Amino acid sequence: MSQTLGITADDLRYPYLAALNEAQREAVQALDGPVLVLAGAGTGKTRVLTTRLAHLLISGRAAPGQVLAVTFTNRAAREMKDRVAALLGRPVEGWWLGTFHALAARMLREDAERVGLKPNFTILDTDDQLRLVKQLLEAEQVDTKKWPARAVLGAIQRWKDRALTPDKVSAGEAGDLAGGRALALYAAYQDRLRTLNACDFGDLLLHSLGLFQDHPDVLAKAHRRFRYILVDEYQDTNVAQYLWLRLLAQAHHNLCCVGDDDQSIYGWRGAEVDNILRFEQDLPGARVIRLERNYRSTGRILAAASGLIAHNDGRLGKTLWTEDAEGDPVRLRGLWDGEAEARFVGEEIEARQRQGHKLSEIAILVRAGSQTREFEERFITLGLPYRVIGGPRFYERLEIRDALAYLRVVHQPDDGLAFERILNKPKRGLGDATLRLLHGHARAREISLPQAARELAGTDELRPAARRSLADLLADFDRWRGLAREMHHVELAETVLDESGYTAMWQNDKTAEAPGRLENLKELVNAMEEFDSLAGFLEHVSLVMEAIEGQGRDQVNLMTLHSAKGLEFETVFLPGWEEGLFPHQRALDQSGLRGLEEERRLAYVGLTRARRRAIVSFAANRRMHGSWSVSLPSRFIEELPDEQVERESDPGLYGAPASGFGGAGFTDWGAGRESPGMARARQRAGQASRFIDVVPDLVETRPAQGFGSGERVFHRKFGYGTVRLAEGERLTIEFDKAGEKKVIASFVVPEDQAG
DNA sequence: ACGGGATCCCTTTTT
DNA sequence: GGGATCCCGT
Repeated sequence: MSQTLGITADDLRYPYLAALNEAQREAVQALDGPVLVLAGAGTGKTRVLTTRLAHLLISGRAAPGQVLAVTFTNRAAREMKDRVAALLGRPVEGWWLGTFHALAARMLREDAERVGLKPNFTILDTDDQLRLVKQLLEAEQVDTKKWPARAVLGAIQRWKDRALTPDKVSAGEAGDLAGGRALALYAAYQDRLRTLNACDFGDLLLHSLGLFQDHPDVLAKAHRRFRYILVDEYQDTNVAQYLWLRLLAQAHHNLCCVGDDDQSIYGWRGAEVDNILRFEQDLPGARVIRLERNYRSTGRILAAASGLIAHNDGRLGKTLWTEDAEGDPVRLRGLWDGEAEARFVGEEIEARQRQGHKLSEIAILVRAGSQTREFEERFITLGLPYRVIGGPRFYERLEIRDALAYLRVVHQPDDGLAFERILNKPKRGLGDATLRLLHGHARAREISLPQAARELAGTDELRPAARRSLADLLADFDRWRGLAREMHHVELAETVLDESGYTAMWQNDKTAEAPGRLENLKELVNAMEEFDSLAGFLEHVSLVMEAIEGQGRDQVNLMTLHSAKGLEFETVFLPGWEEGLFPHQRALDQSGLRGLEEERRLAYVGLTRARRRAIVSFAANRRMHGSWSVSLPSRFIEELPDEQVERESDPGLYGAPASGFGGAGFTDWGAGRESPGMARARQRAGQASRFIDVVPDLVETRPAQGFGSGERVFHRKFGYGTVRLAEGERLTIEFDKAGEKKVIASFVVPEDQAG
């Protein structure tokens, strides 16, 4: 037992323990029985997790193969792997560390037959799932206008999240979704998956769970195998994952879950905060360890975040503290509209940059992905390097999906969805009519689509041209499958893409994006080098839909609040804190108070990403879906403790420094009414969508020409700069980026008119 | 079979 | 404003 009293035997044997604080050390050393580690933001959660893993191995408690370590994302899994390897001074072989889905898939492949799958089953992506649901909706004659496939698939996924197979969903549960056919559709969907020899992501868990429940020998095997279970981000687990963990842990109870109820932001995709809230009741004798010392943020950022999250009920409760300096207050800035907000953020970033701060230590965290655009446009104008995290991913590009579909059909001949995808790519004269015929046949005979194609290719139900074309394609696949046995998979992929005419299709495409697509295809083939078989590669792709990131450059980070979880930055901008946008109206409409609390946790996550500086902003007017709307400051702004906030809004806006409007609390803006000037302007304009153009008091006007020394200006090519010398029309300007240049006055505009 | 205008709807996202 | 989808015309 190591305590604060002095050096103990453990300190000598396990030097890495000395680097931990008391709570962290306790969390690392409590190896036996159920343990819940409540790890507040920035309290060294990853360090605890990795040290605990290393400790299990170093102390000889467990061999690598006896440890099951579960994460949600591949990123987290990789980080854990790397950091444990660093602690041990060597990589760890043979253990079970990965995402829920990857681990479940691995277990499932061992015993796939027991749930009616072949071991080479395909893992479907969202695209496939959606297409499948669409087909079923059409077959069931459901009005897809009223019940879009998205919604039905969503319901199915939520059921799977709760470990409800079709037979376990109560009739009332389905309601009138899909015209009351939702349950039948769910059952049909599962049938189709089985015919396809495929799983969706939910199935990986669900089948694995079913395996444990229905086959005691499989569960016993797992119990023999895993002695210690470790779970990261426990607050994000859904019911199926909870049950899965509980079954796995029931033999030895060595289950350690790490999480933070205040950072639960994935309720909308099935996460069950209750899992973490109920941990103590569910696992008798559970130990709860709180990590409350924060090593990341300044005192005031922490105080602001804590004050905000205190407005939530139903928390386990933690009191974060820090020995760090108080730091600067959280800045709060109100701006006229979204453009002004982007301009403000751009200026602030440039100011930081001039002080020598790294751009990569700055992040802009938005509520919705679409908000990034305004900032991107501004940054492009400024020539400010940025990257958007969480954008479109490599394996989601259509050419990559197409190429993968070819490989999938080679690998798994029953993969009807992949087959359908490439049936007429490149064009082979096998269009909708042919496809419909194939589908009809497949459904009637309850066989896979490629199987149906095989049968129909030998009959005269198809036009001779289509029949020839189809027969050729099937013969090609047979030949490729033959090649697959002897040929290296990289070479095979090249052959398939070549012989199928797929590469040629893009080579003949004269549009601008074709060369890029060909590049991507090359990259895909290159990526295959790292795997030792086609099967291994396909498994990797379906489980790790990862972006190929342009890392290492000094760029501003632009991302959603959701994708910021787990990251930290020196400076964090939090724009768009407006009612309706954040908290998002849909979250409120859909989930009421629960939704509001989740949005508040999102705000908490946002604030706690900041180490030194957090800047919250909101706009009084915002263009949403094309039309202008007046917006109110987010209620979260009001909930920030006054003492931790510095209000510096533009004149006339909520939160502006005292000048007739009052410094704190809602002005008539905040109460939802315009200022008198605003009302007049609106009347003059006659409609809400125009008033922005006619409010002269808030838009500074300038003489059209005549620049003076010291004035800030903007130049299309050189960006921002300061006038050093003005000789009539000839200006000498010190540009922030481009250095000193001589420029004619008509080429520059005053800084505040830029953009 | 295929391409182009009209129309619709619009979080968050990983696996 | 914009992208995805759908229907219709060729």
